[in-house]
Amino acid sequence: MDTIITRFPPSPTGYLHVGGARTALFNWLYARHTGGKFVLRIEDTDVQRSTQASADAIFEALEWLGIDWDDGPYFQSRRFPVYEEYIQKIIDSGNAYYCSCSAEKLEAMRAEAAAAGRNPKYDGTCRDKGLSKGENTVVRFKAPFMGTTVIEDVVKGSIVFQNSELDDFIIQRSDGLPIYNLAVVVDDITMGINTVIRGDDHVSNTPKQILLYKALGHPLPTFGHVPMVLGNDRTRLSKRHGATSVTAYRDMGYLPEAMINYLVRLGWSYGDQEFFTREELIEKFSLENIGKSAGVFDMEKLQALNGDHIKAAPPAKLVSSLIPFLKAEGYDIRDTAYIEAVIKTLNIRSKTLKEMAADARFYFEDTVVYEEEAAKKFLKAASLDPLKALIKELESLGEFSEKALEDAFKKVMEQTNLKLGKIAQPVRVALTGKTASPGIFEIIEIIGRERVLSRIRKAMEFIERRKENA
RNA sequence: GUCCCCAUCGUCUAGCCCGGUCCAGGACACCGGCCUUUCACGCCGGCAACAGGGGUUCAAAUCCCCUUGGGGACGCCA
Repeated sequence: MDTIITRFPPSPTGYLHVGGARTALFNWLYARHTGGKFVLRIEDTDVQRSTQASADAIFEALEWLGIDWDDGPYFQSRRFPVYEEYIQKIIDSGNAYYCSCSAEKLEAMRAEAAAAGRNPKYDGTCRDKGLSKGENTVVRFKAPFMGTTVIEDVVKGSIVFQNSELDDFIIQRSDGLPIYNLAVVVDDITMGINTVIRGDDHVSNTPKQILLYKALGHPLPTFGHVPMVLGNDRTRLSKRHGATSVTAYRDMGYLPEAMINYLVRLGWSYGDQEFFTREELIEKFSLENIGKSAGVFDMEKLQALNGDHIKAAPPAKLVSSLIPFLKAEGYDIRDTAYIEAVIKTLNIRSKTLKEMAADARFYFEDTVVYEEEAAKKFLKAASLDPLKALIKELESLGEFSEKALEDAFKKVMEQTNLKLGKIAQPVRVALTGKTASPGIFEIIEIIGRERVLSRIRKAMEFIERRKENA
């Protein structure tokens, strides 16, 4: 079998959105799975709307996702002579002609067709005029009137189009620039692309492209049209459904592994398996298991999966990913061993890195702000004695290990005749300001003796003050 | 409007190609319970779907047709 060569051809008119990322992923995965090649191509023939900033944003997003390319990035804007050459070939072989119909005339034709309920088609005015290149001429492809054009689609099966539905579409604009369908075919041919996996919004372009391949005498690539990604209202995903930019998810604290896992699973399946590492995805991905129906982008499931990937990642490997979020919260991020210890206590309860950083506040800020409810419930006079007893124990405790701390708490329990919960909760509030946190012993061990003692004393002062004011 | 595609729990999906093992399985979310120093994790249990109608067949989620619903494409955009 020939080497599989796939490609991802975004147009640089904005950021990389999740639908595009999924298409890129499918192509990349298929190339990696088969040991083939993955080509990146920037489709910027629309000079008006294309920007370098968008291209850079797309590269950045792909890199974050861990999608690397073997060839490119190619820019169509630097390949105009190639298109020119191929357009000439098509004209020379009698498969295309110059047309001088004005844009206004075409617009009028479309309006008329729409009013009559017909599919708008070019009427072929210039088809047999034998015009030569002129000031305002475009080049049109000579499409067949009869017969059918069939897409043998690896995900959807055979799709049949009546050629009578097609018209003489433009392949070169009056300014000499190529039209999308032409540029795509020429690029895919010259770049050796033999597998085209793309969104199914492209199926109606495909018969035109097939005709172009035939006119050029080139064998067809394998086509696979994957269903769209929809928003929660089942319409095409767009900004009004929330974040659609891949990098927005990075900034919200999602892991690239979770993102690709989620995106690939949306529209592809491997039995009942939900969690995949990057390596598993490469190993198990196949075109056959791509589904036929459109899927709704579900943030909640993405978030759950992100939680799973956070849990599965070795804490040490999460340190560098978490640091930007810690920094954003304004914490001191110099001690990576400390951060790793913090992650060990937070990873099972965080759905995103952003959430983890927010929940890590008490590890980095010595001024504890008590949540009102928490203070009301646990920082009261009855807590004074156990806290006092605990301070005594902690002051004399040799090492702050989990085991030693547990013993210290047991002693306090005996002295005060209280259950652990009665002691642990006030301490938790004293240390974190909240009633929910990682295990009390691990927190104490990480925060360290001095800071723990000072926070407990502050809590006692707080209780005294409240008593006076009461 | 024309053409094309799609149709299993609220959502992602397995099963469909090669009908019986499916009074339909998993996951997310949700609701109970267990564990427990809190929260979470984990574990156990629950809720919840074959769009509708016709065929074919001893038998249909699975095959065929129609209807309905949804999506996409109809540019000198990509």
